[in-house]
Amino acid sequence: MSSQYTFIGEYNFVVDSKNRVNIPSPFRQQLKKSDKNTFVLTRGIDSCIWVYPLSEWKKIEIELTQLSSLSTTNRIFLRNHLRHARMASCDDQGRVILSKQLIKYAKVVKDLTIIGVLNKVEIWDKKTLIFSDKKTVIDDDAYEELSKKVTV
Amino acid sequence: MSSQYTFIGEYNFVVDSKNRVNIPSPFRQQLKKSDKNTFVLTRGIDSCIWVYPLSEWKKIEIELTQLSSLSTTNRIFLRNHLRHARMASCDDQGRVILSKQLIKYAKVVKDLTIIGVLNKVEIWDKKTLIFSDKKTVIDDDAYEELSKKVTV
DNA sequence: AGATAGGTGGTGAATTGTGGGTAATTTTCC
DNA sequence: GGAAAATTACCCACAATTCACCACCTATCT
Repeated sequence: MSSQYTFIGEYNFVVDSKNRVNIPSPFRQQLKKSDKNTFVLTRGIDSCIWVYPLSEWKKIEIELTQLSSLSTTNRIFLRNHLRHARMASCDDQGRVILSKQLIKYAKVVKDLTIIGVLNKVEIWDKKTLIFSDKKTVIDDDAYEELSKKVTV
Repeated sequence: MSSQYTFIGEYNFVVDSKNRVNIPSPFRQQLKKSDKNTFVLTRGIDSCIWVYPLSEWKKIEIELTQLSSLSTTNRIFLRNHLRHARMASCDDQGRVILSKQLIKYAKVVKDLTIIGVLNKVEIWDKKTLIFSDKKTVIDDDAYEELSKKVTV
């Protein structure tokens, strides 16, 4: 299944005193009507914020609704996965508001780096990303493993 | 079948001296006319309160009636799920009243954490949830498997 | 220069969460 | 059955937050 979005590139923005962040204009322009000018923001796996267009998030939801709440693992998973998510509509200037929880999680101070990752967008605190870049070394074996799945 | 509700996110509220709890505004706004401003509250499987929009509850009722009463599990599940269920309409401020039984069951004191879980809402006593988070042992493999499935 | 688009800062109005009061209703108890 | 007590429903009030705009600055292109 391929996404219809092509979020690529890196942008530097700031979060203002009201926790507003601009979504890069090239990303916003890709929104469809079904996105209703809205994104869903949630915790990324690394200390960043993942941003999905609404219609893209709906795909995830469809997967999630398959999970029966009778299973304990499912319940915990759903709870943890969803509790950090939040819908956010863009204002006239194309900004969304970050919740306090997400700001705390991603250690957001002021300067951000926003990265397009195909069907989703990552919002990083600038320093955290630099630190993460330095720390993260992908070893050769992992690359080897990846090469089997992706032909770059 | 996917739900038409998208209850996501986490909110901190308090229950007042009259056992009233506010339903987070983003959740209330999703109610349809057929919900008649009403939720159905019942025991969750964990020590929390499950809150369904009326129309969503009706769907569950239909599913439940299809469960055969010949199975012991089914009978117990049905009983536990139905006997504590209760309809509650929102007042003008968007609050519902918690019954004493539910308050006792969920060990509600004052500070609550309310979590949206797609088609239902969970009301937790704040401390109970934190405790539950710490205590809960999860099957890492199963969890990992779920994550893969929904991390698009 | 002017026009346009994109990013940032600010403001007033509207919404929201919480508390309280009072009348109606239900429950309890004698 | 009827009085007393508790519970519920329906209001109003208010502070804090949020939302929908407006304004401005900057860079780019014509």
